[in-house]
Amino acid sequence: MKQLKEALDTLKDTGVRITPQRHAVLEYLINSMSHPTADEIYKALEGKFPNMSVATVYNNLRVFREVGLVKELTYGDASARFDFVTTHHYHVICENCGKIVDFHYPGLDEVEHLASHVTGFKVENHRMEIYGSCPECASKEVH
Amino acid sequence: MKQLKEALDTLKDTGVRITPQRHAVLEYLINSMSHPTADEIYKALEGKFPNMSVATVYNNLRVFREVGLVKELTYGDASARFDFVTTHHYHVICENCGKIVDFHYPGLDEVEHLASHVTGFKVENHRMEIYGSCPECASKEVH
DNA sequence: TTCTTACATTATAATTGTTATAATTAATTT
DNA sequence: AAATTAATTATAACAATTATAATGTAAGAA
Repeated sequence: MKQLKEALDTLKDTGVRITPQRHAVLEYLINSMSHPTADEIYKALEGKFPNMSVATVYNNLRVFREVGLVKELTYGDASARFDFVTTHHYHVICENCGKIVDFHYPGLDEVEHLASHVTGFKVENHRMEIYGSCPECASKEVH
Repeated sequence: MKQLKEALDTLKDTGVRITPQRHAVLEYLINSMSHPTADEIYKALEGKFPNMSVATVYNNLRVFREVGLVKELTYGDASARFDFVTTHHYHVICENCGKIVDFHYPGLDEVEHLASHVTGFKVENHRMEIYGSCPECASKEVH
């Protein structure tokens, strides 16, 4: 609940209106510990907001991203997934069922420094994903 | 040239037919040191193969990916980019102009091990991208 | 070689995720 | 409350990719 309150404060501070739809999308993102797609959010809120447009979901996710509340994750060819930003973390992804698990790892700043040094880029950030099979899928695989 | 030859051998070994189109796509991927999109490849080979279909490009890129010759890179919302696999490396990407520079970093196996340990996943591989501004774009930015 | 079968390519249509547009509605400022 | 600004809706457009069906091509069997 604290997260939601803080997020709403962030919106207020940046002059973004807090509409019922935005509230609902944010709340869903925070509560669902998964990393939903825009369509999943849309479908999940269909009950509460029968008239809400998909465009609204996309629009608001973009707004949240611009404000820094939400990260857009784009894997493979499927649709983008959205992650409420808490602390910096990485994702471990099951190539079989698509499950995404958060994973913390401290020391990758060094990589940024080295990359900056080698390429001359002004490095801002990085992302990393680890791929494999989740325990459930791994146990089902043929050996 | 050696790379192309080896790639063709790989195709032969895996029973994939080497058609003129496949040869051309592979050659283009290897020679262009960039990371072209399917459409760029399509347009680049238009001269040589006026009748080639976009589907052929996509089909063959998929075949190459399945055989392990090519990696598909999917960033943001733009179109996928394709990278001929040589040695394992990471990408440094300019958020302004989209330029992609290769970058080597040895010690990220440890991350895989830790991830596996913490999440119980059977980890297969990982990817990492570093984002920032390339020297050219950085120098143009307002300070 | 010719026949047969399996695979590739082509052209086109369909699909999917996302964005743009215009009209309507709601919220904030004056 | 009136005026202004922003948000939502419904719909159309778009772009990247994939599926489909027809045609073409190559490799192995007869």
